[in-house]
Amino acid sequence: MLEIKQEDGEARTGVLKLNSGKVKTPFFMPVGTKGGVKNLTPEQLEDTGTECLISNAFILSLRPGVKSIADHGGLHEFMKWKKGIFTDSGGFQILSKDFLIKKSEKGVYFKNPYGGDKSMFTPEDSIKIQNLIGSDVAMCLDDVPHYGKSEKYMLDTLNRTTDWALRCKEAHANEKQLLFGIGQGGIFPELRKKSAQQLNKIGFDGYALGGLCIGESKKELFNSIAAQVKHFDKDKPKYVMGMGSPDDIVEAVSLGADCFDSIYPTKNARHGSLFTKEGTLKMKSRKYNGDTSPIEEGCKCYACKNYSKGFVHHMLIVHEQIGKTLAAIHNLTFMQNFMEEIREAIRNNTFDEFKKEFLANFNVENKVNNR
RNA sequence: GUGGCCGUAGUGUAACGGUAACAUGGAAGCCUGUGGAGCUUCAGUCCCGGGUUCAACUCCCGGCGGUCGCC
Repeated sequence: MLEIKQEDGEARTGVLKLNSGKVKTPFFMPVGTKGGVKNLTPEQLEDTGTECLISNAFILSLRPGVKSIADHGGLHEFMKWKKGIFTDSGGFQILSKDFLIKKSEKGVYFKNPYGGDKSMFTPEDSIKIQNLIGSDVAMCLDDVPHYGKSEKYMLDTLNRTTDWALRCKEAHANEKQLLFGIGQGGIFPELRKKSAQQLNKIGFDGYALGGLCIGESKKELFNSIAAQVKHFDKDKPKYVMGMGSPDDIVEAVSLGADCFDSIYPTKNARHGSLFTKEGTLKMKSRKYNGDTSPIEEGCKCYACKNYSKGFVHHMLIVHEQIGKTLAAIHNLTFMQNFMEEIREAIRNNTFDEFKKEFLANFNVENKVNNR
């Protein structure tokens, strides 16, 4: 459960108590869909300052299978991660053409991309799987709409998400595990509000804002968050799913969000985009060939303490594994350090200044959805 | 020595009597509840010399280089 220790405007900092330990909020979770955060060992991940990660129960249930994980004593033991674990429900895979065949009130009819066989996946299935593999936080199965659809379509997915959320709550049977509901509503403020009110009535341990960061403009994104956050129970954690760009996170925290997850830092790392206070460095660029300075001066991560830009550049160019590993270590350390600075600014009641200074320095000129 | 085939971006390959394309490599950018190097954009090419033709990377001759076979 969430213990709020300090507030600064809408932003707040505190501690989220999970079965496997405490997590300081606001926090960022790296994504380990298949049980591992790409290119990192659990020790390396812990060294980045990560206190919680998110895996995907649905995908793990396809391979290696729930029994395999249960036989190991649960997901924590299986992947050798002692700290917090959220599990995603499979809802996001509705957006993927590789999985979805069709949706109905009952659930999702999907194709298993590993074998090609087809089956039905219900809210009850998702909760049962998450209960069995024993993550700290289970997510409800939600009906994630594509960006750009009509308000009518958004309303339908919202109602179905609420219906499924109720079924998830009824199916949930693991006392050690928290259950979060997921709000939808697309970019329509009234729908965001409606969704929040419906979920609130059911009652969850935490609330997520779903269906965001999938193509909408920044204005639409933050309007949607603002419209929904305030209608969830204030004492419960608020989780913006899929958000991982530092400039987005600092905005969302100022609107009251406590929790984030995204592939953004790790995927950018693999592709050579490394985070610094001044913005993103394209580490594969030829200009870093021969550069003996670290990725970011003053950074305490393993990559910056031991290696030069020139080395990381070269490792990425020649596709050596260590290049991706060092890049991921740096980006995740940057993220966790950034989250700590956010928490500290809230504790000091200087969050607004922190946000302004951060956004002024972090170069976002080249980003597509900047407006 | 001789006969066949072949010489097109850095590399590997297309097409065509009307000034050229694909892959890869190169350069820049993108990535938000992860499809393990994905997507977008850009740069870059007709072995040399003659001839035929309005027009030759394309057809003909010679040279040079490669490759396979034969002596």
